[in-house]
Amino acid sequence: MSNNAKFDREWVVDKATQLYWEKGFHATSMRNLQDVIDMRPGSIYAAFGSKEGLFKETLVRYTQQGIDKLQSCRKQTSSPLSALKLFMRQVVIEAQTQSPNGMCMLVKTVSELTDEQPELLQAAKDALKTMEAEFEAVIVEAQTIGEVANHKNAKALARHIQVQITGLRSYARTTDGDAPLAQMIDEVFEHHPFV
Amino acid sequence: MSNNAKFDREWVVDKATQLYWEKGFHATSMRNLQDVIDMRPGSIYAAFGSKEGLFKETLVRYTQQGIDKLQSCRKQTSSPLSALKLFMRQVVIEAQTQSPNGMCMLVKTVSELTDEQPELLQAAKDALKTMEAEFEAVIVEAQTIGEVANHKNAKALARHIQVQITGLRSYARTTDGDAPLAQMIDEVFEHHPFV
DNA sequence: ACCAAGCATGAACGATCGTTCAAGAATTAT
DNA sequence: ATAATTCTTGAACGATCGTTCATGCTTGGT
Repeated sequence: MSNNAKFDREWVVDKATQLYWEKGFHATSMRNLQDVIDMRPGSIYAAFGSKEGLFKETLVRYTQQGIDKLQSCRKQTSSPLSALKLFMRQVVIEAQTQSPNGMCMLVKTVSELTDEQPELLQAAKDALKTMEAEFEAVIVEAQTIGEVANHKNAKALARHIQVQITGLRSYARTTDGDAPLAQMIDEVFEHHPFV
Repeated sequence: MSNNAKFDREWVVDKATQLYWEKGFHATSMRNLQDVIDMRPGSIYAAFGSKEGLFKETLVRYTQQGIDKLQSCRKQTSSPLSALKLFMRQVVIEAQTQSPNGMCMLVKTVSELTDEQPELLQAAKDALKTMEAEFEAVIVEAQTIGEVANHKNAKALARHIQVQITGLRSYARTTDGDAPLAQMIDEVFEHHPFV
């Protein structure tokens, strides 16, 4: 491990993700990034092209980690709905203290950016659609084992989950731990449209 | 109306609100603001102290306008729940096309800022609590006229409304008009915990 | 051992950032 | 009419922004 080995792209993107996630696109400066990923400007631009290029790569990585996390939840239980609830607990409750920012990085990005960064904005929107499709797949699974009625619209339920997660994560961030998050998550599954 | 009349503070804060709301705190530069509010730096700093000072004043104004909007909805119908639904339609659906940004400015602010702007962050959180209290007051009204059962927890219902609005506004922004927002709003009121 | 190719370096660039302040114009008080 | 006060102006400041590129080091092939 010499002083000048080729940089570890995964590690770098990971660190960049954490910083971008915490501070957002605009408030994160290239000098901030240089510090946390321990690279000089020339190397960063050779590898990622621009501040936007690096950000885009963090969005991809963040999304893949989200998918992995959901799959990990899915493998911990035979109940697809329990997996969904476990996932919600992780991103809504645990993420408040263990993540760079309690909010979903994709939602934060869609919230922050305007048409001045059209590619990044679209990339974040697409990634959110991807996550919603993952939810839908889990819900379809729940239908095949009879955990959710077959006549329910899986797409609509996935959309519902997406809205609830987004709403709850934002709410958690505004209330500094005062909200009964676990109970609020339970209520999502106790009532229509799931039962 | 001479060239040098004292500036119209309300008009100025209004314009600043629109710009901050659209672009966020960090992406809005003082020069952007100078252009839209037609004031020179010296005047702005004499009147508002700093970029943060002006932003804080826009938060206050934005919140008051939100309260006014809810009261306006309340006066258009004898049903408190219908008023709430009308308010939701306005901020979730109409705001997508008619506002500087479909998201709630307060949520956007809480999402964007970190502890580097503690006062602004807290101000936005406080304003969201204020809005939630307004929702609660409407729900209590609904209980007094028997539109909502008395044994329901008005605070919990207000919290629920807050989460739904936040989730739906974010979702609307990510989907570019593809989501059945009106139907999703209806569902909030058709199912538990309101019925 | 040497060369060629690939990679990292960091000083420097022009642009823009938030902010200040000396100076002048407009208004109010006398 | 004049003085005192209030408000506006915009050039300028140091700091920082995203980005570039000439230079030198490291690595793999022979």
